[in-house]
Formats: sequence, C-alpha cells, structure tokens
Amino acid sequence: MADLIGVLSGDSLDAAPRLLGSTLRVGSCAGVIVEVEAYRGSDDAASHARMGPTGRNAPMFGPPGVLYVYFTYGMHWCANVVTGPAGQGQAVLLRAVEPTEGRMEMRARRPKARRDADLTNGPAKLCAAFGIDGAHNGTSLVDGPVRVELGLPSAPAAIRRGPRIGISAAVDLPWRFWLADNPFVSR
DNA sequence: CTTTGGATCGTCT
DNA sequence: GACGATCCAAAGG
Repeated sequence: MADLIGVLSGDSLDAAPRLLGSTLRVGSCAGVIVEVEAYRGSDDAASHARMGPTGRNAPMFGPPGVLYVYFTYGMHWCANVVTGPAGQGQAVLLRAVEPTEGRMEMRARRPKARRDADLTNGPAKLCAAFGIDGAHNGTSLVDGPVRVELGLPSAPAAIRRGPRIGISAAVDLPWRFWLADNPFVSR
C-alpha cells in the first residue's frame, strides 16, 4: 500500500524511516521531514505509552494517521504521528523538518531563531514554527489542520540511525532516524 | 566551540 | 512531590 494510512498502519520502526522525505503541512507552511524517532508501547521503557493508556497518551492507542501532541517542560509542544495497529500505543516523534514554504511566517513565530536552520531543527522548535499546539491533538493527518503528505521512500543509503535523544531509559536502542548530511537535522 | 543551569507546569505515582 | 521525547542564554576555553 502506498498511501499514508497504509504506511502508518505498520510498526513505528518501519514507519519512522519511511516518513523521512514526506511533507508536513499546516496552513501556508510546509517542510520536508528530515529527522524522526520511533516510540513503541509496553515494550519501550522510554515511551509515553509504556504504562498503558492514560489521559495524556490516549491518542497513541487510537487508530494510526492521527496526530499526538504533548506538552513538556512546562513550555514546549511536541508532535507525533500515531502508527501501528490501533491499541498498540506506537508513534513517531517528528524531530526536525526542512522548511520549504512559509518561512516568513515561521520566523514570526520563532523570533529567536538566528539562522534558517534554527527554525525547525528540534521537536519543540518545529511545533512553534508551524503553530502546532494542544488544540491539534488527536486530529487527522489526512484531512485535518495538520497534514502529512507521503513522499517517495528515501534511499536506504541516505538514511542514518542512532540512539534517541533526550530520554533516560532505553538509551541504547537505535530508534532515531535522519537523512544523512541534511543541515536541518537537530544535531 | 562546549558546558551548565534556569525556565515553567501538566501528568502520573 | 518529582520529573520530563526541550530550548536558550550565559559563562568558560
């Protein structure tokens, strides 16, 4: 299956690298996804879903193709693409995007960004730049306000993988994926 | 360039 | 009551 839901219905570990090169679109802003992290359910000690469904992670246990937005550190929003069969609690965190449309708007929302590369090279940065917040939690990525337009699969040789960032458990699992040499990746 | 610490509050134990 | 799937400014080399 070559449609978005088809791709997202699979395991987050398969969907994550597949999403590299796809487009994130919100209003007049758009960008190419260049860095993601896969999170799974009860078998992933670093996942919000590790303890089963709660008030916050509820969208992760719903159907794939939905946006899961969470608030952290008292001030930041982060966005995930829900994947896997419904009930699994799997998702892919969007960590970095390469802006392609609406840079002026992004700059207005992120006045602290000095270089263009600082606009969207982090999970909370890209949410701020695109104006994604809790109001978008649980919305459809197919026909909702925040959309993912599936791109062609990236060449395996262009994909890098390594440990996830910012977590304190399961730190050895290489479940972070990014496009090699892309200047918009977070690190 | 790298390292360090502050900001700030919803969520779950 | 503790702690984040983070970011940024300031200080030190």
